[in-house]
Amino acid sequence: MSLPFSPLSKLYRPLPILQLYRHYISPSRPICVSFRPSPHLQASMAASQPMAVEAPTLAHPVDVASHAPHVNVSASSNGRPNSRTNGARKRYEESSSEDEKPLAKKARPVANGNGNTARGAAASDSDLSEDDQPLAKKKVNGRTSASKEIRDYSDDDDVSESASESESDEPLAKKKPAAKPRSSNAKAQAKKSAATSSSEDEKPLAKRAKAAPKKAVKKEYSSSEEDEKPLAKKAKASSSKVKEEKKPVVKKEKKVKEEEQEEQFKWWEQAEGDGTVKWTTLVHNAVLFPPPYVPLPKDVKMKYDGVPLTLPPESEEVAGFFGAMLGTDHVEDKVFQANFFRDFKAMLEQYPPKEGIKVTSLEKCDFRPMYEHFEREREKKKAMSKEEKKALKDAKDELERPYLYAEIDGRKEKAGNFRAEPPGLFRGRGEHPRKGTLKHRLRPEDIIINIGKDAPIPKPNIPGNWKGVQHDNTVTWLAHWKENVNNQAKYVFLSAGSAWKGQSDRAKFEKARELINHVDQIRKDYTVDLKSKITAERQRATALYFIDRLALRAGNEKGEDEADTVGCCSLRYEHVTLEPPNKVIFDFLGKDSMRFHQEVEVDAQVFKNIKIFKAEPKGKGDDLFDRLNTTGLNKYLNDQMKGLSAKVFRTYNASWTFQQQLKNTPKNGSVQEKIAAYNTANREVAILCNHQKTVSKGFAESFAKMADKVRALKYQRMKLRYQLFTLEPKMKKKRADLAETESDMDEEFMERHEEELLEKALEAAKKKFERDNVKLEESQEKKKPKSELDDRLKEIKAEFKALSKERKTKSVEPKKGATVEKLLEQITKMDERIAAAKVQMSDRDKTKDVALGTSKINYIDPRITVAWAKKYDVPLEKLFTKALREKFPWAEAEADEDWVF
DNA sequence: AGTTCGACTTAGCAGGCGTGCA
DNA sequence: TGCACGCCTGCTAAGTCGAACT
Repeated sequence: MSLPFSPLSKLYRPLPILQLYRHYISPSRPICVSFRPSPHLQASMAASQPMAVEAPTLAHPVDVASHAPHVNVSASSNGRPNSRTNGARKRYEESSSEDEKPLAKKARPVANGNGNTARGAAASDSDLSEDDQPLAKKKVNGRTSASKEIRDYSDDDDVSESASESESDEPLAKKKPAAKPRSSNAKAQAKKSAATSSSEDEKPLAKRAKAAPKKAVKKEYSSSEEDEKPLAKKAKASSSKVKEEKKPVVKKEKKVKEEEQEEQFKWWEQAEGDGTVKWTTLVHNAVLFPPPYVPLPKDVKMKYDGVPLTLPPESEEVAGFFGAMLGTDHVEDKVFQANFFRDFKAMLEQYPPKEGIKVTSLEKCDFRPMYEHFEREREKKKAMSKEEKKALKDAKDELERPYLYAEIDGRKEKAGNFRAEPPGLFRGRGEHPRKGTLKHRLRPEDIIINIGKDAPIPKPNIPGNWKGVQHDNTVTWLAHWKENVNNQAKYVFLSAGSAWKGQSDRAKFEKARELINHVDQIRKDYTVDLKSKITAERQRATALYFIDRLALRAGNEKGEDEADTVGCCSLRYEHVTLEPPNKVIFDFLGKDSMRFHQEVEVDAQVFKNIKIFKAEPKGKGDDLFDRLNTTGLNKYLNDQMKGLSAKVFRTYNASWTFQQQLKNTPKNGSVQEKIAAYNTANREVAILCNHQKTVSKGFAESFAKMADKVRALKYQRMKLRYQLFTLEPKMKKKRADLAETESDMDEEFMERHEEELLEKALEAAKKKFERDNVKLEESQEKKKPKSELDDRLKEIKAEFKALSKERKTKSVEPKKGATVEKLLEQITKMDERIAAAKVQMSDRDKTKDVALGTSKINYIDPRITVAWAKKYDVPLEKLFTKALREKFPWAEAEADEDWVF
């Protein structure tokens, strides 16, 4: 939408980032009806956009094989298991080249239709007999031909034909038909029909009533039995037992402290249950609904074709959602616009403007009056006095208080996301086909709550009745609903610090630690399987190699109605490129549409395999691992080790890498230096897991500022050198190293710098003069005459003139008392400052697009941090935020300084 | 066996807030 | 003392994975 003259085009003027419109603007305003969207709103979605795949820009080759997390994590930063392309990353955003590059996915069905016969016929068996030959026309005709298409590798390394052989080489049964229209069609259809069957709402509990209670009852029995012989199982978990025995000493002191603060439930000291029954009593207030929509003041109206529209609250609210987003990228996004406008029009259909104007073009919509209103409101809010702000916050706290905690088996536990999600426009990430779609306002009738049988059923804070009330004690959620945009389930759970979350978190890390004992065998196995004659095995081994070495995610299949992102099993032909002799270039969009772009050197066999998996007749849009899916992979892993799945490798490798990296901590360093080492280790892990963040807006500027600071230091150093040489010309030869000019000290910078210094000096002198006079006045003395200041300013200017002269003559009059020794010392100090500033700079640069938090929260066993903190005597609060400490109390209790992952 | 569902973990974004610096 | 800036937190989207359903 680029109509330079349309009202909407005004939106595109750069606008300050705005705070998202919140729905709490004024709780005291009158209540207004909440709307219920018409069913047809949910209907058809705009066709998904084709997507362009950026051409890979490669950087930083990495030898994965030798730096894989488990192989060695060397002390040097080169030892990172992998490294990322600098700058090139970023979530994939709509690209203008879109049209030229058809959506891979989309292309598939077409390729499918055509490709079937063509490929099948073209690829004769004799085509393939070499190692580098492809698997024969795999998955060509989908199911029917599948078993016939299978080819085995007839000897260790080489692929050759033996079509008749191998029952065992069945492809994954289903094997998406050829270039696959994907199962998602069916899925989408099913979803659609489900959505249209409105009766769903009316008989909400039918299913649940059947399933849940039964489960619950069963579980309840087993739980009571469990209680009687609680330790039977425990005994098996010997390791944890040993730990428990050791502990009491350490704990006693701690206990006192903790109990003072608040009686905390120390679940990690309790016997473990069997994990199926989660609670016996459960009391809570479910969700807090946001206040109803408050119509805008009468004079705030969006315009259509220049005419102000008087909208009913229902449609005004939707207009406001868009209006509040002016200035963001979303507003300029075509898909976002289309989805929004479709839903907005539908809303207008039902709640038309008073003026009777038919809204047919988004370009004619001008939401700026709304935007400006929100801006004003925001300013007002900001300008409120402390008391007003506090009053507002108190009111909010009061409102939320009943929802903050749940009571579980008599214990108080903090609830997590108890606020019902307010309505708004769906902000899907990357190229999500539904971004911009209206997310409806939730009513009690949308929400199912899960609560104890004897617990009072909470009353919603807005009129209405819960969609359902169930008592399933095998699950941990308090409330749940389906959102309308993607028809996905949303849950209210307890907070991260709760026993439930803590227990499963700990179990996760224990599982990852268990992998330590199996990983050697697993690696051996997959290394052998890389040469397997059975394609499926070879693919599985290769995939596992990537999951293990590159920390790729499993990569489930995705539907057409989601952003096109992939993980290991769903990698497609175009996502990996081979560069002989042994380099593989990955370039794809992973979770959250974050780009994964790496060049890695792989084992020769892996390289060979990829070549085979990519061979004709495969092409763009085809699965790289056509005989593999996550279910199969995880089944295999589970056979290797109970409870093992692909994601465990990420946890294991992250924690393991972290622990290895921490060995670089300087034993005698300052706390700061130690923390720096800690953060470096953290960063390595974040890079391993490809955790990214957008570079902050002001980064370029602030980085340039830093660079200037470094240069200013160099400038000072230069002056010191000149003094030195003026004082003792012999030094020029003696210390030839000091005769060299500082790097990036060009004339232009120096001039600018000197001017800035002058400016500052003048300013400072003026201020000082004023201050002095104020003081004099206070003490009732005579003020200094203005002429004194003028003299001073002249003096300063003269001094600064000398600067440029000094620069040109490269000679500086030594300061009073200067000696060669003193100057040399000063220069050394300056060198240190420069070096430190440079380190800081490169650090900032390296970290600008790496998100450290995610790995800390989810992947790094917190006990590693606790142990490290104890060992190196670093206060834990410097490593963990309050929230993290609340999340990991068990780690603090459990890990002493000798603890190892 | 394939597909969908359910429950739970993992993820980046954006706004608020505290802090360090000029 | 004000203000930029970076960190923290809340929010909710987007994954994983096993079980249930068809």
